Amino acid sequence: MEISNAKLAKILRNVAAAYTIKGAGNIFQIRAYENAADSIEHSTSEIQDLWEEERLDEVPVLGKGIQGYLDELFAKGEVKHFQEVEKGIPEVVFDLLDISGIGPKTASEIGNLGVDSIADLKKQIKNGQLVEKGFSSKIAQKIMDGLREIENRGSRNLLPYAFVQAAKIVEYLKKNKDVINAHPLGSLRRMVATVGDLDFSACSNHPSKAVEYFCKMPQVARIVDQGENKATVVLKSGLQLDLLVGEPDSYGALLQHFTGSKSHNIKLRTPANEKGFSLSEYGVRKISDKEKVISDKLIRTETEEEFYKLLGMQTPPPEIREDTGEIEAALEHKLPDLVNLSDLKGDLHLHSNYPIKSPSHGPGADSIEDIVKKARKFGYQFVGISDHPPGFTTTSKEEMIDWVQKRTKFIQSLKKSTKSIRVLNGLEIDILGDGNLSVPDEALATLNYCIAGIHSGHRGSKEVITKRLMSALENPHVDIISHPTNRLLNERESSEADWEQIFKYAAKNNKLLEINAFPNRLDLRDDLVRQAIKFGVKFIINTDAHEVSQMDNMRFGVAVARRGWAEVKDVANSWDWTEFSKWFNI
DNA sequence: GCCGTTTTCGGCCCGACTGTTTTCAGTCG
Repeated sequence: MEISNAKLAKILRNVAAAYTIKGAGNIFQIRAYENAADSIEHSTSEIQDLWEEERLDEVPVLGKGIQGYLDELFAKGEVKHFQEVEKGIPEVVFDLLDISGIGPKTASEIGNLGVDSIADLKKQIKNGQLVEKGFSSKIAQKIMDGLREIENRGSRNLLPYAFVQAAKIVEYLKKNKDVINAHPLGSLRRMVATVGDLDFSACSNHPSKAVEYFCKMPQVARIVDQGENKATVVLKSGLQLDLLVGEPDSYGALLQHFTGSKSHNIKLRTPANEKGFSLSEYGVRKISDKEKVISDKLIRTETEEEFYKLLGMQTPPPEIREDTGEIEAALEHKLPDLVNLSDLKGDLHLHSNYPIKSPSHGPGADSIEDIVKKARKFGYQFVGISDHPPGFTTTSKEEMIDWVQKRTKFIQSLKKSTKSIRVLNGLEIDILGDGNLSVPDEALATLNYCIAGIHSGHRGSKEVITKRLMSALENPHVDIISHPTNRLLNERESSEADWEQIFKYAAKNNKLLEINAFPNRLDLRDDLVRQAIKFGVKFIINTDAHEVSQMDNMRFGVAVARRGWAEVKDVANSWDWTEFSKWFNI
C-alpha cells in the first residue's frame, strides 16, 4: 500500500486532534505529533521510501516513538494506538479539520451538533440549521469560504511558476512609497521543489499602510485576515499569499523568521536561549541571567547576517535551513561552500530541432545555432547537444549507425560558425526494459558523450529498476544517467531503486548522475543528492531544454544541488574546461 | 512525544488575529 506524505501528515494530525478533543496527553505530546506532521509534509522525499531504505532517522523531529508507529502503519496498514486514541470520535470530525479556520475544538463541536458529513455541513449552513443550534454565524461564514477554497485548490505550485508569480508581487509591493524593500520568503526562498502558499516580507516605517496597500492588490479575491503588520489574502487564481511587514531596525530578524523552515527556527532557539537571547520575528531580545526576564529592548539586526552573527554563527544559505545539521555546522563555522549559478560553465542536456523519427520522443524546437547563441549569453564555455535518437523499435541497427554518423557530420559542419564555445556531440538514449541501450555501442563510441535514461516502465519493481540502471552504468560509453528517479512532480512518484548500490558504483566508475533542472523533474532529488555526496558521487546539472527559453531553468537545478549541500567539487559542469574534458576524455 | 557539551529527566519558540470577550480560547504560521 502506498501512503503519500500528505496522507501521513493527515494521519498524525488526526491523532493530535483526537488527543486535543479528549483532553488526553499534554500539549507537548500533541505538538510532537503536529511537528512530525509538518516535517513529513515538507519533506522532499517520500517518507515511505525512506522507511523502506531504513532512513526514517533522517526526518527532523521524528523520534523513536512515532517512528515505531509508522513502522506498524507501513507494515500492517493500521496502528492500534491511533485507533484507540481516535475511538468514539465521529469520522466527520477529522474531515472537518481540512477546512481552514477549523481546529479540533470547532470540529468536535460541529460533530456534536449532529453534522455527519461535509455535504451535510454545507446544507446545514445554507439553510441556517447550524446557526439555529447555537453555532456562531461568523464562523459559519468562514467555513463556507474555506470550503470554496478547498474546491478550487489545485496541487502545489512548481517552483519556477511560484517564482514568476512572486516576482510580480514583489514588484507591486516595491511600487508603494511606504515600502522600503520587499522579499519573497518561506519555501520559495528555500527553493523547495514545490511551493504551497507564497510568503512575503516588506520593510516599512508605516507597516499598516504597507499591509493596506498589499490587500488592495487588484488580483485579490478575498482577505483572509488583516492586522497591523501582517495579512493573508487569496488571489483569484486560488493562490494564497502571506505578508509580514517589519521596521528597518529589525528587518533581518523578520527575514530570518519568515524564511524558516519552521524546524530550523525551533531548533535555533535552543542555542539562542543558551547564549541569553530570545528570538522572534520582531527581533532579538536579551534575557537577563537571574530571573530569566526578557528585556523589552530590541537588539538591532537590520540584516540576516547581523542576526546570525549575534548568535555566534555563520548565516546558513536559505536552501539548507531544514534542521538537517546546518545549525550545528554554522555554530562551528563549518558550513559548506555551496555551488552557485555563476559557477556553471555549460549545459550538456539540450535538445535541438535536428530531425528524428521516433514514436516516443519529439525533437527540440530550436536550432543548434540558437542554442549556442543563448549559451554564449550565459558565458558558457561549452554546450552539449543531446538529441534523442530515432525510435528503437522502428529503426534497424544499420539505419541507427547511419543516422548517428550523419548527425555527427552535421554538428562538425557547424563548428566553424560556433567557435569561441565548444559544441559537444552527445545523445540522450533510452535504457530499455531489459537494461540494454537503444543505440548500438559502435555508434556510441563515435560520440563525445552519452546520456542514458529510463523513459518507460517507471513503475517497475525495485529490483528491475536497479538492474536497468546498473546495466546502463556498466556500459563504458555511458557517461551520465539522466533524471535518475524519473519522478514527475504532481504526477508521478520516484521509481524505486537500490540507490546505495547505484551511488557506490557511480562513484567508483566515474559516472555522473544528472540533476535535471526541468521544472517538473528536479531529479536527482535534493535528499538523494546529499546522500550520494557521502558516497563520493559527482553530478552534472542540466536543463533538458527542448527550447532555448528553457535553458533559463538552470538556476532551479542549482537550487537542488545546493539543497543537497553540493559544492563546486561535486558538480562536473562547474569545473574548468581542462578538468571537465579530462573527466570526459574529450 | 522529542531531545541532550549537565545522555536521562525536565524542559519544550513565539506571537498574531478572530470572535465574542470583560481577560480569553481557538486557530494559524
